[in-house]
Amino acid sequence: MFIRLREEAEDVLREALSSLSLPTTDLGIEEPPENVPAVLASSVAFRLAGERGAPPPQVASEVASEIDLAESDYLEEVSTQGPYLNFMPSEAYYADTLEAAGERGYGRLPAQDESVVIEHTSANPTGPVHVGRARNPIVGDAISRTLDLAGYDVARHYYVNDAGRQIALFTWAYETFAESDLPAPERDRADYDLVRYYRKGNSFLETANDEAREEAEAEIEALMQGLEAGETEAYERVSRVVDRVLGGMQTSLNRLPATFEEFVKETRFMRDGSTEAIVARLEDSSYAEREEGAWQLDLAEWDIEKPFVFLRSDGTSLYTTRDLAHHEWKFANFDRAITVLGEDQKLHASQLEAALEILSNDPDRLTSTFYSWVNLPEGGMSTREGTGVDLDDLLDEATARAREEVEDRLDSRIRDDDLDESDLSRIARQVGIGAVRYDIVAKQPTKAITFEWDRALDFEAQSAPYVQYVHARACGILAEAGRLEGSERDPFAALESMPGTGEDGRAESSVDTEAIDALDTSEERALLETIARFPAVVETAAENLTPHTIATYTREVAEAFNAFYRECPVLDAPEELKESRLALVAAARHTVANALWCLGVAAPESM
RNA sequence: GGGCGUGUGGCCUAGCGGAUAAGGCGAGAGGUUCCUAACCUCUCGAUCCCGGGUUCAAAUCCCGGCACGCCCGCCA
Repeated sequence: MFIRLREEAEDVLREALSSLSLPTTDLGIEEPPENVPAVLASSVAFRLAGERGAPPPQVASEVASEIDLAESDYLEEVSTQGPYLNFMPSEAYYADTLEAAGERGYGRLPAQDESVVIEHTSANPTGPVHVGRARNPIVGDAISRTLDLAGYDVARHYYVNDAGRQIALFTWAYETFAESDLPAPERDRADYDLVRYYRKGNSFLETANDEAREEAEAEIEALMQGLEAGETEAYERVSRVVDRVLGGMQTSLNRLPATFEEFVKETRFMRDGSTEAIVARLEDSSYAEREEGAWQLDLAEWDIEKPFVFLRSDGTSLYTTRDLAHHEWKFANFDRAITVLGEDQKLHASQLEAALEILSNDPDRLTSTFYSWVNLPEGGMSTREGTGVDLDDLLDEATARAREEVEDRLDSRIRDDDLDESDLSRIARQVGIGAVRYDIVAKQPTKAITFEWDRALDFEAQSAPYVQYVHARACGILAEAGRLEGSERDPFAALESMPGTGEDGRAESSVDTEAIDALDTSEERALLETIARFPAVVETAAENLTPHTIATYTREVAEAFNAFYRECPVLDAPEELKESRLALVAAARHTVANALWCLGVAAPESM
């Protein structure tokens, strides 16, 4: 609704300015501050004051009186407040918002007819996923969902490093060391089991004498040569380690949940010959040069000082070389590619982009988006060194603390809905994991996060449970009125449905969306205005790849709902008003549920 | 040393050219015979890192500092 309202405001303003022979290049459309009783405003008058030779407030009223709202459906009135033009919406705006948000799939934008592959996480399969890495799946999954809701055809890929030096080292260590030399695994799972060999291998190479180290290096080197040559035996040796560790890591990621359409292995681009072909094409390019036996690209034209080595002097390819083949493959199969990367990858990403351009690809089809680290107060996290908090531990702790909260609240609970054991587990999981995800996705990815248990697991205030609670309250009211729809009727079939939201199917609500007139309190209007903005919020978040703005929005809806909840009784209202308010509650519920869905946070029907 | 990013009340965070800088945590005071108090209301608290500049208008843009993070490998 808001998107169309904004378009109408732009149209009428542009026409008014044209008829006054004023420039229409910058309309100055903006959202006014809270205390201004308008949904949209313009500050054009400031810019035109010089040209008109009149003070801004006077220009504003001249423009305002030139504006014609006769053709406009959603604009009711234009007024001025000093230099500002303020736009008020019509009854139709509120009525159509109530109707649109009455749909379970409210917020979904028209299909874009554009396929997008989003690569995220892609952590090296060397050991359990730790919290330092957790920002990648959480942000990546939220971006995927947001793009899906915004109408794109989304595929999520995890790019598996099964060809690098670290992996060869890992495989060698796994084949070399005996279990009896290792500490007990932290969990009975493949990633926790095997990471011990990885750590052992690394520490061995750091401390071994020259002779032993050279011997080990030779074995690792031989394995890498085997992979480069596409030998099946080398591939199978590596796969034995990689597949098992990756399987364990997936178990962690699935808890978030972060799932993928495809796990794309690096070796695929060695075995099919495409990496070799890339090397040949790059060698032919005018940017290529040979330096001590290795091949590199001079990227000075792209303001990149460091030459980009794409072939080692021993003839093996590098990660980035294979990634070039990988990206050409993405371009062949999708319209656009998005990659979510840690900030340490920035240089690599710009080199990749330049090299893709040298290979005659359109670099605009690739967008890389970066996030900063999640660090511990005492420093960074590392799989190799075994420092850091495992994602599993964080999720376990989050769920346990959430469970305590639910149990503590059981006694003082007013609502008589008899939560049983399975409800307790469900709520603990939804709230605990939701809180972790929300805490991470709500922040601008450019800002570094210092991980602190108490802050990450605060269930009050600006947190997932605050928003989830609003959803549960709305569901409580709807259930009481017999209007709770079945959640399994998931409109978002493209990506998997949220865990734990499936309840028994109930009849679709039949709310009276025409009784908008009954909703005349400021709280009801403010809630509708907030709900109306949701599609615009999705659009902007998808365009800019900024899911944190959706988190900010969920808080705004939640606050507006709580104000409404406080001032406007629903079930005890007179019949006609009750119907209208039930429609509003359903609209708010869909908005909150779908916004949370974008973030990958569960929307509980009770808690 | 060079490059990229970040600096907002004691702490965390939103805002990133326009109307008195918006919330949370914290501290203090209230609110439940009434749809879930994981809630709400009120009070306290900010030279938006520092110094210049551009603009009618700067937390927001530009330049110069300072602090912190990340990168600068024939690693990924």
